[in-house]
Amino acid sequence: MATARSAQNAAEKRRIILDAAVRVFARQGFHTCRVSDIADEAGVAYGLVYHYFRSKDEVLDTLFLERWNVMLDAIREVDGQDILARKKLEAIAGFIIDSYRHDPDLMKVIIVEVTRAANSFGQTHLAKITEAYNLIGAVVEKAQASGEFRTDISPQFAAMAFYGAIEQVLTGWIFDSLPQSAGGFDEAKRLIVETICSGLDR
Amino acid sequence: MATARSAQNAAEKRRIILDAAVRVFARQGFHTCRVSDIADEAGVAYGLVYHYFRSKDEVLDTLFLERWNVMLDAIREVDGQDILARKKLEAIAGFIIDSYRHDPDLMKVIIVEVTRAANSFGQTHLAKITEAYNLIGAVVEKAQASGEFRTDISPQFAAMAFYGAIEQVLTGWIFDSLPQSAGGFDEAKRLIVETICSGLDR
DNA sequence: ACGTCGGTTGACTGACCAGTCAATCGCCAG
DNA sequence: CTGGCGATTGACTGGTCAGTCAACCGACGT
Repeated sequence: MATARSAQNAAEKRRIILDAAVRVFARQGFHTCRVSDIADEAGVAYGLVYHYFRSKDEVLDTLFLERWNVMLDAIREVDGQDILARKKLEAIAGFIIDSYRHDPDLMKVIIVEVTRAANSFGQTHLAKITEAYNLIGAVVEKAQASGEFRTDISPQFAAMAFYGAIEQVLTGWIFDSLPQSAGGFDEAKRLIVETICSGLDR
Repeated sequence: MATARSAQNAAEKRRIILDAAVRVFARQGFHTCRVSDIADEAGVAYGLVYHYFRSKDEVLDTLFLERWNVMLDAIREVDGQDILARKKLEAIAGFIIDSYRHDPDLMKVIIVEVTRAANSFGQTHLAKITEAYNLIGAVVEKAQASGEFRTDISPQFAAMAFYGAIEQVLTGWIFDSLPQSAGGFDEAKRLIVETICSGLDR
C-alpha cells in the first residue's frame, strides 16, 4: 500500500527527480548545474539522486532515451500507414513540434544537451540518433520508388535536410532567435513541410 | 627583426596556440579538454596560453569570431551581387561547405561547441549567430518582393530551414552519420540548394 | 515491543583543473 | 659588459563537485 501521508512510492520519487532534472538542465545546462541543484529542485537529499541513478550522466541518458524511443515508435507507426509520403512527413514534423509544445523544457534538454551536443552525449547515443535519420530516409526512399518524390536527391540527404530544418526552428524558438508568437506551431509545421516537400515532389 | 633561429614573433606564437586549440577542441571537445592539453599540442608551456589569452573561454571565442565574421562578410558580399536569389543561396551554401572542406576541425569546433551549444557559448554569441540567419532571411525576403520566391513562407523560417539543413549535413559528416564519400561536397551543395530552393520557387 | 529493511539523509573525500605568479631566459640598446 | 624588458616557464593554490558512506527514519510484520 502507498503511504497515506506522502502518496509517493519509489517509482514516483524517481519520476520527481527526473522531472526536477529536466527543469534544472533546461535552466542551467547539464555541464554547469550541480547534482545538488537537482536534489534541491526535487526537494530531496543529495544522496537520494544516487539511490535512483548511478551517476549524473545516467539521469540525462534516462531522459533522452525515454523520449527518443517514443519518437522512434511514432515515426515507425506513421511510416506503417498507407498514406502519401508528404502526409507522413507532415505527421512526423507535427509529432516533433507537438513534443516541443507539450514540454519545451524536455525538448530543449534533448536537443541542446544530446542531439546537438554530439561531442559529449551524442557520441554515446549516436546510434539511436542515427536511427531516426534512417527511418525518415526510408520514408523518402519508398516515396521515390513509388514515383511520389523525385529520384535525383539522396534519401539520406533529404532526411538530414528535413530533420535539420525542424531542429533549427525549435532551436530558434528555444533561444528566441525566431519569434514564437507569429502564426504559432501549426503554421510552423506547414512551413517546414511545405518548404522541404515541395523541393522533393516530382 | 624576426629571430633567425625560431622565425616566430609574438603574433605567430599566438597563431600556433590557436591552431593547436582547434585540433584539441575537435578531438576532445571544449569542456573535456584541459588547458594543458592545448599547451602540449602547441609545444609551449602552460602559462604561455595565459600570456596570449585571458582565459580558456577567450581561446574559443577568438576562434569562433575570426571565422564567423569571415562568413558574415561573405554572405553580405554575395547578397550585394546582382544575381538570382537561387544563385545567392547556392553561393552561401557553397561557402559554408567549402569552409568545412578546407578546415573540418575548425568547422567542427564552431558548430559543435558554439553554434549548436547555445546553452554555453552560443548564449554569448547569440547576436552574432542570429545575424547570419537575418542576412539569409533578407536574401529570401528580397526574392519574394521581386517575385522570384513564393510569398507564403516567412523569410525567417526559410532562413532557418536553409541554414539548419546545411548544418545538419555538416554534422552528419562530422560524426559519420552521413557517408562522406558518395558524391562528395559539390553533390551536397546541389542537393541542399535543390531541396530548399525548389520549395521556395514560385 | 522490537527487529528488519528499504528509503532517506547530508557531511565528507578525493580528484581535477583553471588561473596565478615568481623565477628564468634571451634579445637588444647603450 | 650590463641593465631592461618582453617572452616564456611550470609549480602551486584555491575552489569546485561527483560520488561515497555510515547513520538515521519509519512502516510493517511478528
